[in-house]
Amino acid sequence: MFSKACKYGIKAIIYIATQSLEGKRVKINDVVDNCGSPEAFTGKILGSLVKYDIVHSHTGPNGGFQIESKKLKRIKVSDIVLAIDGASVYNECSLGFGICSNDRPCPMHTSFVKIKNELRRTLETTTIYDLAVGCKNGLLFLTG
Amino acid sequence: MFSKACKYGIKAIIYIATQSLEGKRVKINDVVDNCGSPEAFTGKILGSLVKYDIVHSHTGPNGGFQIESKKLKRIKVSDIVLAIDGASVYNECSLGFGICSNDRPCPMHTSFVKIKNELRRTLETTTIYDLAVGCKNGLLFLTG
DNA sequence: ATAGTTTACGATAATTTTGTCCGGAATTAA
DNA sequence: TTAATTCCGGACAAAATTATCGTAAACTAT
Repeated sequence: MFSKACKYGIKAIIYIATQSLEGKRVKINDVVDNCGSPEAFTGKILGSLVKYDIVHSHTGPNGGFQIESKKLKRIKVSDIVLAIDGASVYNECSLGFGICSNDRPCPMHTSFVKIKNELRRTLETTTIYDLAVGCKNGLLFLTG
Repeated sequence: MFSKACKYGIKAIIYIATQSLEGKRVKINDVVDNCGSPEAFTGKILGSLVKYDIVHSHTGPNGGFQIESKKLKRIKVSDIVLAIDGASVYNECSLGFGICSNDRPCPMHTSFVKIKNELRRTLETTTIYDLAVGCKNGLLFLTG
């Protein structure tokens, strides 16, 4: 479904968000300790999410990653997926054809339109804020 | 969603099925010509689908691949996916955690249970026969 | 038997994805 | 200014996936 890079990215952002709720910046090693992800690789991924303006970074002592509190409710899971994996989850034909549409459907097209729309709707309506609050309340877990 | 290997496998089986409807065996080069897939790789994949008893193969002149007509309505897309990609599409946590359940859900768990169930239902109820007939009738397309 | 056809299979190669390492740049604080 | 901290970015390495090739094995028909 998602690449590993994307999964690491989502987890990292959710963890950073839980800390941003309390106004705290977090360092990369703190992030990966709490998500079970490889440090250097996660750093790269966060780097690209910084460029996509999803998260802020600061170098130096007391530096780290942080998400503006106003943004927490605006960032959707779909934003992260789009930044890392692109739109392929939604757009790409499930059998890999370049041309596949209602007019010229591949054998699986009709079935997958439905599933992909549901997936898109889910990703586009789930905010980082929702997930972070869930984690803080102990209802959702970032490790396993 | 699916690996390339799995996509090639599904396409190949559908094409073989369209020919099996008419009692014809098909050779590997015929398969890939009609699916746009790489020959040697597709051959490997079909080899493993033979072991999973999804398709039959015959060496020698007039050999090739064929699916028993009674089986056409019994083989589901899920059988092919299971044989090649395994159950990960349904089972695996979307964020990659080993432990992720209703009791201890990852942040995305609840959303994805729904989507994965829908996906499973779709794959388990779509038969190769349905897709092959659709292709024969010119309603569904195996290239693009 | 023999020649021709076709899949099976192991070795190998190319590509993509995942992951590491390290020096440099930015920042802070003393 | 200096030293410590932290992210950044490029080179590199490992692993997984995708893909090719050549030979062997199975089969058919003559």
